[in-house]
Amino acid sequence: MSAIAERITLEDVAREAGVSLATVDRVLNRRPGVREKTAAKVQAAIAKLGYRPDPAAARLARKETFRFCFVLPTGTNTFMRNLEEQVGITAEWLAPQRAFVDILHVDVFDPNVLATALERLEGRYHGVAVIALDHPRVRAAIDDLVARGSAVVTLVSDAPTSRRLRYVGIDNTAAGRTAGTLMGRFSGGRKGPVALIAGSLALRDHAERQFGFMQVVNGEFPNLKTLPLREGRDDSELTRRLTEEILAAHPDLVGIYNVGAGNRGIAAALEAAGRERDVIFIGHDLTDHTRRFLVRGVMDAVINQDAGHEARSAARVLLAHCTGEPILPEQERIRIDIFLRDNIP
Amino acid sequence: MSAIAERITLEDVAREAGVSLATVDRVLNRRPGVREKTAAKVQAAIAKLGYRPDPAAARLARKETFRFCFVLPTGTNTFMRNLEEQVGITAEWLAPQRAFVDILHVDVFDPNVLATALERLEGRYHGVAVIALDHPRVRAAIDDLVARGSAVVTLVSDAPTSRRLRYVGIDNTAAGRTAGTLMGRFSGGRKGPVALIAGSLALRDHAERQFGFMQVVNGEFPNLKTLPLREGRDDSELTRRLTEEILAAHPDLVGIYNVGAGNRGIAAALEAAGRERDVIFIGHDLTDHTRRFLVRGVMDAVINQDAGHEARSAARVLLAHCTGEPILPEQERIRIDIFLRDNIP
DNA sequence: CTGTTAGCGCGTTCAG
DNA sequence: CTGAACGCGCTAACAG
Repeated sequence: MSAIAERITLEDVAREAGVSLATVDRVLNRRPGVREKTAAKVQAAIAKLGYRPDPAAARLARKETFRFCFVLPTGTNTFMRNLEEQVGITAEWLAPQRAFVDILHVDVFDPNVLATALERLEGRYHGVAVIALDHPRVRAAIDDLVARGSAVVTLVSDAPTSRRLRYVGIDNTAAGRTAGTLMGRFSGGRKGPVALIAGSLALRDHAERQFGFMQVVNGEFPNLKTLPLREGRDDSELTRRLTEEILAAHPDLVGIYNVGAGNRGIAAALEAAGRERDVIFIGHDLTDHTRRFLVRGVMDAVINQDAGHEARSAARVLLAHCTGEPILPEQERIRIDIFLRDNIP
Repeated sequence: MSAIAERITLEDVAREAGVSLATVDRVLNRRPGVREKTAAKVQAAIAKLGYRPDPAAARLARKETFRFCFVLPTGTNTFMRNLEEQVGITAEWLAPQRAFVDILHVDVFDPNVLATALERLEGRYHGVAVIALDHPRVRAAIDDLVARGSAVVTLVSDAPTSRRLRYVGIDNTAAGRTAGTLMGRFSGGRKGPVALIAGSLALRDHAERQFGFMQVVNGEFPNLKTLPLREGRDDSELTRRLTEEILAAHPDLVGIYNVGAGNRGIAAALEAAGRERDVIFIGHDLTDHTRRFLVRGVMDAVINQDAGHEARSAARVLLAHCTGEPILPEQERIRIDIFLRDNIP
């Protein structure tokens, strides 16, 4: 049908511009040592021929390798384990692109430990992806890394005022609002209290989710009253005890929104009390557990962020920064997934 | 930290196995002309060294180019226009991989026209992606294409009993169930009828969505009664008129589920009647229109399939088939997205 | 049946 | 400041 578009190569551009391959390469990669005039000629030739570099060839020829470090929490909740697995898969994808990743485990709940760990990374990596804590010391450590030439992306949890290249994760306020809307609409006008459990409000993502949830529920669903938030430290055992207390204190409880991890504990408490059908239970992160809870009807909705997407996106952003390639912002936007019993993947 | 994993090349494998590059290449690409015993030696070496081929180098060296054809509907509803745009973007991504795509416009509502169009493609393309119609003639045309050596994937709408390589799209029954659950839960026990509008039940995806929806609503929400389905031919003008009729006939209407396109018509009729707050409106496909309807509160939920993902996935599946590379099934699964006002991307 | 060799398009020396 | 030449890992012709 249409004529096959013959590939335009650097050589074509060089011929068109009347210069050599190396010169074209220099202007293309913004390397120094080219006169303005020749650079302009080359640019013109590139534009005229519509030259598009062949990434495959570039990767093959490139000698330089890149080193990335993913800083992940020591904790072992299911989402983080999944994320780590996805980072591993991403690493395999990166190897042919001459990029290699290390994984560093750190107690992300402690800003000093995290900051110290980041400081130790200085000068050792081209790129760092970190589950951030929004704390002055951590911010400073990120800024230092950037100042020393590392690219830094925040992953899952942001430090917005730092000099990180980009945040790879969901909009947690919107996620909280989404949970709030689902809670409100699922309640169907039923009057009563709604409980919130979070890991820790020191975590920016948890605080934002709570904020978004309250905004919607308190603003638009007057039949619901949010109970004071309890902190479950993302620990199943603790969330189970908290849930037991809440259930005992509020026989008319309409719903529970779990902002963080520890869904297993909540489910256990609900089932032990025989109120799993009665209480709307919305939480985060699709795991083997939450999947089962959805199917059994214990959970009513799960808000999810795709760990695989996040790991790949962080890697792509870092790599693109290193090679100077552009990114497709649309592809890097992490979506807020809603899963019901019916659309579990 | 860890030693950089040196890349293992074909040459390493050849040395380990005591053969030449070409021989390794032959067993790797399952080309004929190698004795069982040497093949086994090579396999052993590959396994021992953990060799992983470098796709970049392979693409660079490969002479062969591939031609794909995307068969899309002539109709111009927003989803299809978006899909076409995404196919265009995918084409740019394919060019460096030496694959080139043509787009063919066909009236997909007419099985004979579609089948004839497919028949004309025989022998001209390495791969074909088609919005299928589940009809004997279409099935036969697909099977013929496959018999003549083309790889065929069905896109968005499947022909399950054909010999297509794969279906790239969502599980429409599950999508209908998802809509049903949302409708039921959003209704909050309110008693009354629910209307269904589809493009045409001759389209397999529409029929399946309807089935899933009815399954859930009739089975689990006794407060709701589904009205007989009306066909709106995916046309806004027609769906508007149908909606007007439905609204007039059912002052106690609880909700409308639009299985196909034409959301604009329904929204217009709801707003004209001043019942947009009152009637739960759930439809498919996030577009500029439905996005606005969500924000305005006219629509309550939109079920979406990511057109960009579908286009890329179809391309990846076809290309992988041509080059003999494996695919990651997990990455090719098209998700059923739920969008509320709060999580619009 | 198996080995040798010439590129694919680009990055990267090293000479001019 | 610019150009020539080599090699990345692999495929595909051609010899043997």
